[in-house]
Amino acid sequence: MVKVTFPDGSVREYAAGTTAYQVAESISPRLAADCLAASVNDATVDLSHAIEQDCSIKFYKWDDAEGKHAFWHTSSHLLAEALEALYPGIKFGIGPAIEQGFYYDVDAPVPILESDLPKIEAKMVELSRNKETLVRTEVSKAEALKTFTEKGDQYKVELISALEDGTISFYTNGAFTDLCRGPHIPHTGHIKAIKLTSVAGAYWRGDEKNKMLTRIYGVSFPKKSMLDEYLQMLEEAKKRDHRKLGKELELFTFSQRVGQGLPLWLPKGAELRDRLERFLRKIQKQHGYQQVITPHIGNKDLYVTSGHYAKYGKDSFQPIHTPFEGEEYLLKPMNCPHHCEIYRSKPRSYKDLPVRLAEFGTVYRYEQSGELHGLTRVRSFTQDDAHLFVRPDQLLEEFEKVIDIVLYIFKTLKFDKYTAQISLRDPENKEKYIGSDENWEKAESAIVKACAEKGLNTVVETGEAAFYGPKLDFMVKDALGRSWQLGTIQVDYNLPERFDLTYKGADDKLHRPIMIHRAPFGSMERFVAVLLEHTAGKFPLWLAPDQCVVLPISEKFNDYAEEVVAYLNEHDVRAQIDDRNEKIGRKIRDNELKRIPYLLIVGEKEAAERTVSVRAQGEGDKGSMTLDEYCAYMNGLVASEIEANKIQ
RNA sequence: GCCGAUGUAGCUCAGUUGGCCAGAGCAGCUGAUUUGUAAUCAGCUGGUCGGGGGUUCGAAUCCCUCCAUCGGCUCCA
Repeated sequence: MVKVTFPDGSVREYAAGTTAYQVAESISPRLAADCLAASVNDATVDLSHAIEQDCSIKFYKWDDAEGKHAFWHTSSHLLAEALEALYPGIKFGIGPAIEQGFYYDVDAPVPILESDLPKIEAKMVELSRNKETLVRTEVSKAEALKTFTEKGDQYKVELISALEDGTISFYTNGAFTDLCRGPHIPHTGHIKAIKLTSVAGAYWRGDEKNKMLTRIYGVSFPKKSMLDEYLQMLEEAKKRDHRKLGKELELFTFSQRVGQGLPLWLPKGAELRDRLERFLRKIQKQHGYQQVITPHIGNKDLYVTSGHYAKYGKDSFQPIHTPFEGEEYLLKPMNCPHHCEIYRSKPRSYKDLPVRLAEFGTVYRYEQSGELHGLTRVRSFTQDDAHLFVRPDQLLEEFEKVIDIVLYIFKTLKFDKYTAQISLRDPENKEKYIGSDENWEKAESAIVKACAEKGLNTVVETGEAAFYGPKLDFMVKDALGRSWQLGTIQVDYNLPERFDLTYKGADDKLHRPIMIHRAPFGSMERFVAVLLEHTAGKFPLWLAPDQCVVLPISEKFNDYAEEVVAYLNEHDVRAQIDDRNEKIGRKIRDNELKRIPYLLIVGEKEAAERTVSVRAQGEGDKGSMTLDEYCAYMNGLVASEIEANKIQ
């Protein structure tokens, strides 16, 4: 007999060899029917897993991440089974579960197009009706290699070659057998609703030197209604795509003639951006930052010194030639080297530090054409950049103060679902980075410590560091669930060495400052994009380009409406007039669609009483107010939006 | 850059198997209307059908090529 401990602490005894499924069944038939996978001593396993020793057990259902994962993983095997049935001779790469669904990479004898997806989907549904059991078999490496060599599946052979003997397992559903670690759900009958979403190219093993396979993406659910909900959610998300909203709200545009990835900011977009810049500039001033301005080009030697040229030169830097032979400049791809030179412009004392240099610096990077994406990935963008030059004893405190600024911005703009990612270097690939081991260790531990002291919930990613130092990145998701990096804070011991930056210490000796690179927004472009999707274009009052629009009932009241607009603008309320010859219903509709926060309707009654009839976006009529009342109301709202979360 | 799809008026989209001067709604302009909380009516303007090349008696429609956009991959200082 073996003792099995449940999450609630209770213990039951079973005969050795009892499966996880039978354990579930012993508790309730309902649980057995609903559960998809289990964990035994914290390792996720199939429900067919036989329990041989005392252990703790948990059951995973659809609502658990582990349950969904197993469900989608099995779905990818079902996809593979369908593909093999439809395309004999097809070869398989990998087919994992992902955050929202699953995919399988295949090398098909004939191209698989988007128009083929319904056919494949139908086959999957047909096969799922057979409720095929997922059968696990442990195999030796030799056996595994033999199976897939005979099948002619070179990708699987390659994968198996890298595995250790004794750890290899196969899973079979119907006529399809796959190399797979598992776990899987008990049978394919659970998969009731399937949608293959897209087909795309993907390099084998993610390396662009390798062959490009066809990746088929899909998502599946245990109930049809869940799929409908999911598709509905996708539709909603599309409505708040920043590219669509940017066009509708006239914030920015692109021109083929100007060039790809080069955004043109329209008047309203420029105003929005300017307001964000002023907001951050004010916070930075409070935190002792000094604003600087540097040119948009720099001598090539500057970037050779910084190391950027060696790292990125051939892919992205194109020299600008002057009339003089051999003289080369580059469009500025980052601001740090310029700021280093500002630091060097005079001798620094330990008493001067920290020196905090800030600039809304526009930079240019030749991103590969296929990477460009709305405002989130462009070739010219403005970083809300700053470089802090600090003494070693100031590093931690300064780093934490930068975290404060980032969190203050997120709080003010109500980004409550962000993740903080600590990006460290990959110890296996040290040649990708510059600088000494000692400095890297110091920099990495400073970030880890600062996050711990600030109580940040972080994930650690190795191999994601910048080439000159580790970073702390703040990520938020867009409307379609794609993750974007916004704020970034980086610790750098390397540029100070490369630029020979020094300060005179109290001991009268020269010391090296440490640099902190930071951009709380990341870039103005990306931040505006994410903000647009986050708010669906309904900006907080303090940011909205137009806070209100005055709507005269008819042309007879245009004069009064003009007066109101002038009065509001004088009292710090941004107002416009809609004096088109249209009915009031029409004006309300159009301005609601433009996400104007407040509409002020004025007619005979208001003109006589010197009032406005206030209508809040999405809320309808709020009754009438005098002009003074309305101004006080608006100014109060704005103050509460920005001041409420004020940091020290 | 790579794989795949797409490209018709400022915007959103129709255009049957290649066949007369290429269509609609919205926007814009003109006129009528003077309006009370999400679309007033009428008329008009506007497109070398992404660019170039080819096949054909004839191309928005078929082929090639370049450009751009979209979904991914790779990349992201």
